[in-house]
Amino acid sequence: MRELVERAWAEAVASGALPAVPEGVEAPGVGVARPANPEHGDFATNLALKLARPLRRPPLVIAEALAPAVRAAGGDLLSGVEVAPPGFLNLRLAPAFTEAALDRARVAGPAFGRVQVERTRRVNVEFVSANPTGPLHIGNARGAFVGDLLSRVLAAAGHEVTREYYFNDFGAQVRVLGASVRALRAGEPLPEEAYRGAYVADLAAELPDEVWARATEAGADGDGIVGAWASERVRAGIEASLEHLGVHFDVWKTEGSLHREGWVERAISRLGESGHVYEQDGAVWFRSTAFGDDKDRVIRKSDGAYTYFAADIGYLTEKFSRGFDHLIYIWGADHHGTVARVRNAAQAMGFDREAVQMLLIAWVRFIRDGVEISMSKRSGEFITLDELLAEIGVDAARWFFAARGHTVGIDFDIELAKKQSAENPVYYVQYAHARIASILRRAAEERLAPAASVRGSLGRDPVALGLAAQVLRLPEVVEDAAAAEETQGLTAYAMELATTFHAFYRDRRVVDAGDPAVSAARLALVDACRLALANTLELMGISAPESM
RNA sequence: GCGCCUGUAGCUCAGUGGAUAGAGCGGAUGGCUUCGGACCAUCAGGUCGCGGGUUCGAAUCCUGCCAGGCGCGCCA
Repeated sequence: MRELVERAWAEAVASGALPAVPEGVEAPGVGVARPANPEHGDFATNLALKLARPLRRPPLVIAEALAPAVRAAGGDLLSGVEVAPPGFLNLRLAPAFTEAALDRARVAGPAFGRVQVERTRRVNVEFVSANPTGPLHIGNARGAFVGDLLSRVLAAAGHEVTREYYFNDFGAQVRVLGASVRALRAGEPLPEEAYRGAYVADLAAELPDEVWARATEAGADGDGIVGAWASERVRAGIEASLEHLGVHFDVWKTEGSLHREGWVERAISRLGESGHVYEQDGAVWFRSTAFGDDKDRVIRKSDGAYTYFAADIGYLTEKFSRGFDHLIYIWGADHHGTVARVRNAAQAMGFDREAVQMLLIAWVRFIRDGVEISMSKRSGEFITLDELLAEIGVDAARWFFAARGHTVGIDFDIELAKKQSAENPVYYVQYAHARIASILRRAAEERLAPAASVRGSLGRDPVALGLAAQVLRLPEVVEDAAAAEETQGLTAYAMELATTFHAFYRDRRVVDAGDPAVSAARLALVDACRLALANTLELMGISAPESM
C-alpha cells in the first residue's frame, strides 16, 4: 500500500499535478496507517500533511492534487479515495481485492503471515546464557521468552536465525559447585561460599562412584572434576527445562572452547593490529576510550588470566567467522555497562558495530503475598522456572512476556497471575480459535464445507469484509514486529482479531443448512480467521487448541 | 557525581509524529429455548510525572527538573 502511494506521488509529480520537492530539502517518508475509526477507510496516508512544509502549500490542496493519482494507481484495488481534513487521504479497499487476498491466505496455510523482508540476514541470537551452577530460576525467565519470541519473529520475516546459549564450563563458579557437591557427598560442612539449594544435595546423591573416586584421587583438583560432572548435569537439566518451554537452542557454546580453539588469542592480536591495545601495570588493556567509552578495559590481568571481556571479543570473531551478519545479545539490564566495550572492540577489529546489538531486558520483580521474592543461587532461596510454569502455565507466561516491551520493569505478582489465569487474555484468543474449530466441526455434521473461494461472496457484507480485513493484517503485523524487534504487536493483533471474530459470530450466522452458499462463504472466512489466530499464536509459541 | 532504562485509568501494561489516548484485570448494569456464555453490549474511571521548546499537529522529538530501577572492578 505504501508502494502504491509512493508510485502515485511520483506520477503526480511527473504529470505536473504536484511540484517536486525542492533540491536540498529532505523528501518526507510516506506514512500509511490503519485508521482506528472505520469511517476513515482501510488505510490512510498522511503524505499531503508531510509535503505541506517542503512544498509550501496547504495540505488540503496537496491532498486534492494527489487523490486522482492515487485513484489511478489503485486501479480496481481501491474502491474509494477520499480527502479528509486536515489533509489525510483515506483509502478503501475494493471487496474483490479483499476476497482474492483471503483466498491466497487460505492457500498459504501455515505460511500465511510469514513474509520475506527485502534485506534478510543471518542472525545470531544469544540468550539465557546462565552458567550451569544451578537450575534456571524465575530471574532467567524473561530472557528465555524474549529471546525465543524474537527469534521466532525474525525467522517469520525471512531471516536465518540461530539460537545460541553461551556458558562458562570452567573457572571459579564451577569449582565452587564441585566443592559444594563434594562436601555434601563426604558429609563435611559446606564451605562458606557454597551453593546450598536442594539441587546440590540431589547432585551429591547422584554423583557416580567413578567420578567420586577420580576426584578423591586428584585431591585438591577434585573440585574441578566433580564440578565438571555437576555442571554438565545441571546444563542438561537446563536444556530440558527450556525444551519444556518450547525454547530450543541450536548451539551450546562454552567459554572454554573459545580459549582452546585460539579465538581469544587471535581476537587480541587482531585488536592489536588496530593499535588500540597496550600494556600497563603488567596487564593488557583495550583502549575503549578511543571509541567513546569512559575508561579503558582490561583484557588480560596482571596474573596472566584473561578477563571475561577477553572471551567476549574472542566470541565476537568466532561468531562473525561463522558468517553471521547480525549478532543479537539478550542481556539483563545490569549488564548495560558492558555494552559499549564489546561494540567498541567489534568496531576496532573492523566489524560493523551496528551489526552487534544488545537488547537489555529490564528487571522482573516477582512478588508473592505482597512481598518481593529475593533470589540467590548461593543461599538456595529461589523459585525455579519449572516451578513457576507449573503454577501459571507456559501459554500464560509466554503471553505475559510477549505483551510487554523488554525495556520496562515488570512487577510479576504470582498469586495475581494465578488468580487471573482463568481471565488471562491468552485464553480469550485461544477460545476464539476453539470456537471456530467447533463451528467447523458443527458444519461438517450438517454436511457443509468451507467454499474453495470467497470470490464474489463477501463483497456486500461490511461485517464480513471487516473480519477479512482484520485477518489480512497479519503479514504486516509480522513485518512490523520483526523490524521493531518487539512482540507486543502480536498480542495486540491477536486480541483485536479475536474481538472482531466474536462480534462477527454475534452478528452473522455461519452454519445455516437453509442457505448453503452463504454458509460456505462464511465458513471459508472463519476458517481463514482460525488460520490467522493459529499462526499468530504459533509465532509466540502458544498452543492453539481445537477445544478447551 | 556520571551513564543507561522507566514514569500513561484503581492494578498490570500497550500506544514513540497524526483524526475522539487504548486493552486486559478489577467495578456497575444488561444480554442465550438458536452455530461454544472462557462470549457480547453499555457505563464509570486520565493534569499521558512536572515545566519550557520544536511542529499544521506532541504521550511520542528536544531541553531542564522530580521520582524509581540498574550500572560505573585487573568480578563473572
